Amino acid sequence: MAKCEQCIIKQFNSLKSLTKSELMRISSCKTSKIIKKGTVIFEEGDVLNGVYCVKDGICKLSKLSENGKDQIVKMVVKGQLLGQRSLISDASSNLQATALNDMEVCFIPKTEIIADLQKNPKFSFDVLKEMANDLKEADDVIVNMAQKSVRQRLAETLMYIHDSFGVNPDGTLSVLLSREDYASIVGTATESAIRVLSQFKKEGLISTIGKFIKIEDFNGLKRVE
Amino acid sequence: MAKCEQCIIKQFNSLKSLTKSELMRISSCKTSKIIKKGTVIFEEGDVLNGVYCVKDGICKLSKLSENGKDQIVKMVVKGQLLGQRSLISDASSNLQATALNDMEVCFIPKTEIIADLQKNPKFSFDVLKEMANDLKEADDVIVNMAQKSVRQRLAETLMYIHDSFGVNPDGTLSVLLSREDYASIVGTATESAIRVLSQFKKEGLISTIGKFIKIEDFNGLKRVE
DNA sequence: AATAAAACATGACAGATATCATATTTTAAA
DNA sequence: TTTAAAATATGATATCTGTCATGTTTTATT
Repeated sequence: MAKCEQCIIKQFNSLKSLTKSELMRISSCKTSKIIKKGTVIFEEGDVLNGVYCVKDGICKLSKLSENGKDQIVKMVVKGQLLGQRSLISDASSNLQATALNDMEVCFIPKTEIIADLQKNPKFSFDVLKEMANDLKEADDVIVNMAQKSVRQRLAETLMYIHDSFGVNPDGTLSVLLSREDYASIVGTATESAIRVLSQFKKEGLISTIGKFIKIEDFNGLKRVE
Repeated sequence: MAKCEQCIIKQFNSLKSLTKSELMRISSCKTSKIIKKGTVIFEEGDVLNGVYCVKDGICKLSKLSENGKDQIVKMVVKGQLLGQRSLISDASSNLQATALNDMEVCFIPKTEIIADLQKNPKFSFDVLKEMANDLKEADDVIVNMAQKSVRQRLAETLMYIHDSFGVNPDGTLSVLLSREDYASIVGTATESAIRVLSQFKKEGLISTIGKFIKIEDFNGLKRVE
């Protein structure tokens, strides 16, 4: 089994601030898991007793609205930690995590890492930084949701995915989402998301290769109103 | 000048986790300020070199959208800290803070408190907790913005203000906001906010005493669709 | 390969909300 | 007090978006 100390993934998240001995201890009690596309990793209300370090794949964090629709709040990709809040609070999760493609994750029990959060100030400061950044991003999402049209939000979502999660060799977005997922990110009806994406295609802003989306006119997307 | 060690306000925020000596040091370099209603405390892009401990009053944290409208992201009241993120990151503020009524605050320079964040794990864990909670609240706001009607959002805003910030002796909401502010919280046009509030009044869900709003039918507001 | 199921697509229509216009009322300033 | 400015209010209208209906295409399963 791979060792945390040598794992490249840890460079991308706050685990990098742990000392070698801390990493070794964690390594010895972590569990590697393969999670199949579509699997619910944890649900709203679940009490998490640890964090997941995402080695590969991507998942969505969503919350069920009272109207029965799912709202995607954030996406977590390779390199990031999933379920950070469980380290800080004993409260149950307010979000559901679902794998968007096949994932490889390491689960680190809370009991093993919580002490490091208390003792290693570099580590806790790092977690603090990530959380502050999440909060900043959440503020932006709030403003977008409140002030922009579905068309604008969808355009921005495409650009966000492009910039944050990268593209395949052929230029298509590496993250493959259903129209329903797009609707669920943007906070609109699935039909509306489909309509807008069709429109973008007609306007030459995007193209599709199979199920993949390729941004053809980045500046055009920026100018969408 | 009042001393931090004896200040009751600190009980309500993470400063309570500082030791007596830490508090005494901070106390000696803090600055008390009176901020008049309407004053912009800091703007988007400003680099904050400290945090404000709110001793009295309330302010709004807002962000300017590209369409020129302000979106209120959060409100900060007596007891809370303002500008926490400046302690964690050197980046400029992504939000603007504006006093909604006359405020009394203490400004604590970053230089004085940053060391405590690194050395006192209880304190940093406490800041972490507050930030985790802010993040959770932000998630809820995102879902509400994305999935609920203006009517529902406004009803929830009224209940939120009632529950979080309390009422005056006559039962009216203690926080006095303009219709424009309500619109800016809910993310709608000022006219729409006015219309919905008028409607709530007609329906007997709320009443007004002068400029103050009183919730008359809490369950009715809950049931708003 | 045949079939069922899921995902995608598009039209028609209704309802919600923004915008613009115009009063009215309240607050602030001279 | 008078006047100007800001906040509140309401109507008319256009636009955006959701919902329902229906059809097509793609994917999965037997």
